Amino acid sequence: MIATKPRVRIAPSPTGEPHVGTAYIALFNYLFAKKHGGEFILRIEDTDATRSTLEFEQKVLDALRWTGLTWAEGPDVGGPYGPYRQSDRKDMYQPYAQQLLDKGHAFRCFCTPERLEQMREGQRAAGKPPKYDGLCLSYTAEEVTSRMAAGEGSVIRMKIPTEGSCDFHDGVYGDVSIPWDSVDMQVLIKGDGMPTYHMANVIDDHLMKITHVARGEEWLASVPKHILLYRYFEWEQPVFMHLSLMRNADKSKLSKRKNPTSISYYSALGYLPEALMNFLGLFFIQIAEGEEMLTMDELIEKFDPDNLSKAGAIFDIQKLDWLNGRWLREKLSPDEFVARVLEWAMENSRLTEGLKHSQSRISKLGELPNLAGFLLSSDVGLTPASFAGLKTSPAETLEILTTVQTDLEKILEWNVETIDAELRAVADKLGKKLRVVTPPLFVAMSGSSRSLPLFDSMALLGRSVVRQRLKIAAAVVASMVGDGK
RNA sequence: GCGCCCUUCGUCUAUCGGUUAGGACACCAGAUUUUCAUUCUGGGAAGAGGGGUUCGACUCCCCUAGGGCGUGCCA
Repeated sequence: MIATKPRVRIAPSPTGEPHVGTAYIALFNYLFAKKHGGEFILRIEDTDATRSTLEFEQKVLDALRWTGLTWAEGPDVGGPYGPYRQSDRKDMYQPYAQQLLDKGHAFRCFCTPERLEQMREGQRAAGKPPKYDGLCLSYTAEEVTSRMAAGEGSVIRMKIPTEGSCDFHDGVYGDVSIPWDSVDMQVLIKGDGMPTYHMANVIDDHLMKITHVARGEEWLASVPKHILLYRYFEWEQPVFMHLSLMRNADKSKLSKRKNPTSISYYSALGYLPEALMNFLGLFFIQIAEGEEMLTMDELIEKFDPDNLSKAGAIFDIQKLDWLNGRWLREKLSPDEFVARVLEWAMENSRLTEGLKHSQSRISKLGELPNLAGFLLSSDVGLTPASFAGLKTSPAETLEILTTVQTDLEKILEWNVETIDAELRAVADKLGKKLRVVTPPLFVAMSGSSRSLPLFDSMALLGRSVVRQRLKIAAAVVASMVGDGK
């Protein structure tokens, strides 16, 4: 047990769909807090103004709520250390940056992105590690002032020791030693005045009295920068715990290109949050033999953060399916089951909206399952035969599907209008009429050429399900091209 | 390239110097079941390679190989 009550956090960044990796880290923090009677809080890390959106923030919040994890403090519920959204804290970081500047721990850098890119390119070509070359380190105070007065843009970078190494203890990895010369002079305050993750994260964790920082392994190499900041500020540093990343089947970091990674995908397909949490929790519990179906309370009880695997585990959907099936049939009463099914079908109003779109297209209600069932189906059963009736050749169909696949990723806000606009843009780009581009998409989404309005259907299905169906469709059609059919 | 890290069945893992290397998912076979699913029983399936240390290594050390992450005015 830990002497003082720990305070831990999940700090997602709203730059995309809520990721199962976020749920995985959130669950660890939640279990850690509950195990030790501590506090679990939520902070939104939206310092990337160009990629963060309110839509994604809402989705992240919704998804985390869906998991059943509850936070004591956060942008939605408030708390004594707010605001809990970093963009709302923007002004709080300036004095700390100034302090670093004053103490000589940081410096203004006027290098343009173009110069930096050139510099790194040169370093790479010379077989050297890309690293800031320290050009702006040598400016005198007068030079800095005059450059700033002249309106030159600048960022603030932190200074890094040139010798020795940063030795620290990680709660999962044990003793780690990283040489300082492999650490770059990290930008702390960006040109737009926003702090970078490294800066905001350290300041906020300190201000919010976070005692344990548990996050993905991808951050391990950044720990020296963070530790250095704690030292510069003369603050006590939290305990770091880096969790191994979940992997794709090929062992690379779980990514949406290779796997459905969105929490909303799993809820849309009808996984129970209890089962997903159970599945993720198994990575934090060492079960030699015995029951693997565990409730949240049982997960908390068996949680063992001192004995974690450092090797990344492959996200095994088959095991998730097995667990979810057991939850469905063993943990729910028949009445509860029915209630959960209804709740699931109504998620984001997809059933009611689907029915409304069906009204004008049927002569008997019994046609509804075939017509609108694809909105709920976890698998629309695409085969080469599904695409055989199209007027476009397999090669053309494939081109349409893959173009739509990549271009749809560019949409910032996901709704009927933006989908409409993007698909029209794709048609233009391919030099085809919209009515040529859409038929393959009808099939990809619904498994049939007769279905509900495409744009509405895609909006209802959601980005993650659409992405997965396009991927499956592209694979099926690619096999047709390969066969020369 | 450089830095850090990882390596037991296909997958998730147990083992913390002495085990017929155990369990679970998946797979295969059989039984139960009006069908199917469930359930039950059984089966195949693993210590990356090479050196040490030791009476004895999956377990400790070194090297090699393979893999991952990082190397951004992204988080």
